[in-house]
Amino acid sequence: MKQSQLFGKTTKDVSKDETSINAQYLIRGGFVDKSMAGVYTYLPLGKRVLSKIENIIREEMDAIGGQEILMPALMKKEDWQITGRWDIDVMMKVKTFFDKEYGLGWTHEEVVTPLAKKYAKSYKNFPFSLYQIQTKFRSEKRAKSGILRGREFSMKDLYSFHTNEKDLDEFYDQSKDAYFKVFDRVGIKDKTYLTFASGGDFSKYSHEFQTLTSVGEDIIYICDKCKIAVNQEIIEDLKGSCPECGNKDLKEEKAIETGNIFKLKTRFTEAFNFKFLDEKGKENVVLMGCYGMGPSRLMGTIVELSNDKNGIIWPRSIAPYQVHLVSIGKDEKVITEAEKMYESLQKEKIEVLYDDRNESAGVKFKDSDLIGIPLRIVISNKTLEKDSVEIKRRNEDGFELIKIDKIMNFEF
RNA sequence: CGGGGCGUGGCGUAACGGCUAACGCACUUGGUUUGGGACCAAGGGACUCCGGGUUCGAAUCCCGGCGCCCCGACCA
Repeated sequence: MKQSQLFGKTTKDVSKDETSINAQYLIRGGFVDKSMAGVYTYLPLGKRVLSKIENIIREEMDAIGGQEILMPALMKKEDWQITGRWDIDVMMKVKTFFDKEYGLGWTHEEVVTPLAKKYAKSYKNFPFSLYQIQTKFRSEKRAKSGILRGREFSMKDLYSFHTNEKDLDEFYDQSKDAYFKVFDRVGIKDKTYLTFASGGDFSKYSHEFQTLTSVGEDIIYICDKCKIAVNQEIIEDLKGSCPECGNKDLKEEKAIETGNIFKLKTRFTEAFNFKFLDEKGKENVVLMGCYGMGPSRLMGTIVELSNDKNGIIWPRSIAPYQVHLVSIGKDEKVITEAEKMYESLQKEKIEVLYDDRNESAGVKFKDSDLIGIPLRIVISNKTLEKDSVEIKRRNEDGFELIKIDKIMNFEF
């Protein structure tokens, strides 16, 4: 992509109201545009990052047998009434001209349960799991911290269906591993803890995935021995000790919830009377689990964790482009070499953003740091004197010169 | 939803109740520049959030609404 053609632009100034790092850098870098409080447009750069995160999640959900579907965002009022969740404050409701009401999905048990019931009648159909990556709507009383807590946001929600508890437990554990694989691949595994949290109406505990960050909204207590944590909301119930080893020497930290898994058991299957026939032809209630993770919140969290005073430092796996090719000056020789390299990189299927703009070196470097692509290649008169280009990694200080005719041998 | 702060070109800000609402960035045109947010010149762009009120006169004061940010509460 040529940067001169890229929709969206970087900016030096952003409202002083926006105090969170992710809001500052994502807006300044031209990744997102705020439409209203808690509602954002993802511009081309931001959309690329979001899609990459979604694809990583997709791969890991597929790997544990999840099958991707896409459910509606507009949902039947009657189904919400069946589960008693129609009048809940986070629900956004829409009304037609003729006063017919619908709910906007803030979770999808009310769609997925009747759906699963329609297609799975026999024990032979179980277990199975369905997921989607979709926009969720929540009437947050207070949207905050850029894309970390919005009223409309991207969410992966997976639902699993089982004939017995052992099977549910096994899948539940697999999902934990899958979640950590995602956190590993997007570069925040070291800061993410499996966290015991309240189970709501459904079970004793649920598990959250809490990622340490100062903008976090949760307080968690970490057990360094077990590498797990406890959410503040249940620390009293546990008398301040680790639920695994009983250790009382827990470390208090601020964190943000980047995932949540839940054994719903029969909470929704009972409401929708979802039963299966077992080997003996006897009816049993289906057991269910749900597993959520927000790609847009992950994106914001990663920015919060991976930046410096000049801008974002994207991990390779989710960077909008792998290489930022920057030409300095408008000497014909420089332009020609830069164009040539742009074409070669594209031919090699290396994702490259080419800053072909007629801007000063300073502007280009500042923008490059702000956008945060992992690898920068600079071509200028200075480098061409040595038949070279300069290569610099965003997360390192130094740079190296590489001969132009060797560049395609470089490990990108 | 409670508390606090704030609404002025796209963005950041300025303007005592009183001239044609000013400046910087961004944008357009021409020229000079090009290794860390360059320079010169000439331009375009505003019902000062909305509605009402006070006043000879309101961006400025008062009332109401809406919006935005922060803190708190809430958050399967």
